Amino acid sequence: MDTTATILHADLDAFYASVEQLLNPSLRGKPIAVGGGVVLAASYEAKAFGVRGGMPGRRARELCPQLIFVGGNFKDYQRLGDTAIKVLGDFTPLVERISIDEAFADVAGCTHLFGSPADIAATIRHRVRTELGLPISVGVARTKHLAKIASQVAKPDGMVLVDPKTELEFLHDLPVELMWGVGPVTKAKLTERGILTIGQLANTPGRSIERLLGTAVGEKLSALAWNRDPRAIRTQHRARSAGAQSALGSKPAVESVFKPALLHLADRVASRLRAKSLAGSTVTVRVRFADMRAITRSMTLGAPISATVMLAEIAEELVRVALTDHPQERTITLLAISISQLRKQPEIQLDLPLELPDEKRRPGAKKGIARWIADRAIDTIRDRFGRDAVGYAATALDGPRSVPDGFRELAEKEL
DNA sequence: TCTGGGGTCCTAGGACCC
DNA sequence: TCTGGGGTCCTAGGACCC
Repeated sequence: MDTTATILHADLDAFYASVEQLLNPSLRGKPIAVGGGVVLAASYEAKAFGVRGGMPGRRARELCPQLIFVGGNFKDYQRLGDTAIKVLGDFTPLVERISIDEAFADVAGCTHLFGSPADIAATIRHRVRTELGLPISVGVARTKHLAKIASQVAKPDGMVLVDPKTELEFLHDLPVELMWGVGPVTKAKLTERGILTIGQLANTPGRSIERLLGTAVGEKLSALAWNRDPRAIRTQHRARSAGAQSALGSKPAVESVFKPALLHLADRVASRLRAKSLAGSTVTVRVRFADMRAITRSMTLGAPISATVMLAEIAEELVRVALTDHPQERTITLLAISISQLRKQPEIQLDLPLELPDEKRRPGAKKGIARWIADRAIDTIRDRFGRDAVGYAATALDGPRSVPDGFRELAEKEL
């Protein structure tokens, strides 16, 4: 077994909020939240009041009346996030980025050049601070899981090295929710059994944990609690699905509402697929009702698709099925489209619409070629003049958007 | 004026095949 | 008049992560 701690986990602190405080010095030292209807990020000054990401803006204001809301400078988040992660790349090519503000790196192969992993971590922190003006915390350990936990413990603006000789001592005093894979539901189940720390979890019989949480989760958490984490750094990721969703407020569950909304979502998803020469064959829709319960309906096609209108029509049919199954629901609050079973689809897309299994039911399917050509034309115009230059007339959204498009684009993973 | 948006993985039942 | 057993895919739901 590798006995040296060479895995780094670097995590920018309160990232969006820190960028805002960097760009606007008058915000420094003050409780700020990025977002509006919902808090996308909170500064440490705001976190001290209990403000958290994902929280409704109104709730945040209740907790912290002097909270300052700032609009998001999404281009700057992307730019500064990219620049910070590139600093890791100056030490090793073995960098695994897991979000806009977070990455793993394995520095085993470059210590002869740059010093110990702890030295490298210190240099990274110093460079990000001086060159970008942003705080970043780094965990250094023998495994990814431990490095990730270490960076959380190091926050804000710190560095923690987990000595391979004392890993379990470090791990076992920490609360279970610091483990990767323990969210609110699992934490509640563990708490009910009196299991609050990772050490207590480790010392509970595996069979008992698996009964409580299911086989897969139980096995995974037991392994993590004993620090058996075999995951390697993965520099390449291939997306398995692509999707888009939109919270609607409260809207009647009728076609005149869901049809234009689905066209808009299909447009977002399909144009992203085409930009990467991808197509997918399983279409899933999600419908959320007034009480926040959500249902999904999906369909697997005989051939992958990437045409906007094709995707929109299939999604409409699935939403109709979903609503027919729940006739008592009169109000919908969210619609989502996701497409999976993605495949590379270079130039042969012209053939695809003709192969659709439901062609018989829909004699107009031959329009597929015309649609595909129209999609490509729209993609081209957007490439030159921007996303809003041209689109489907029916997709114009009424009312304010809950989240700016800039944030949507940030959240999109590379396909 | 309740509760964003983009993803991954797991489970369980049923269909279908050999 | 009894009803195997393994494998794979599809569908729906749910937990979790950033």
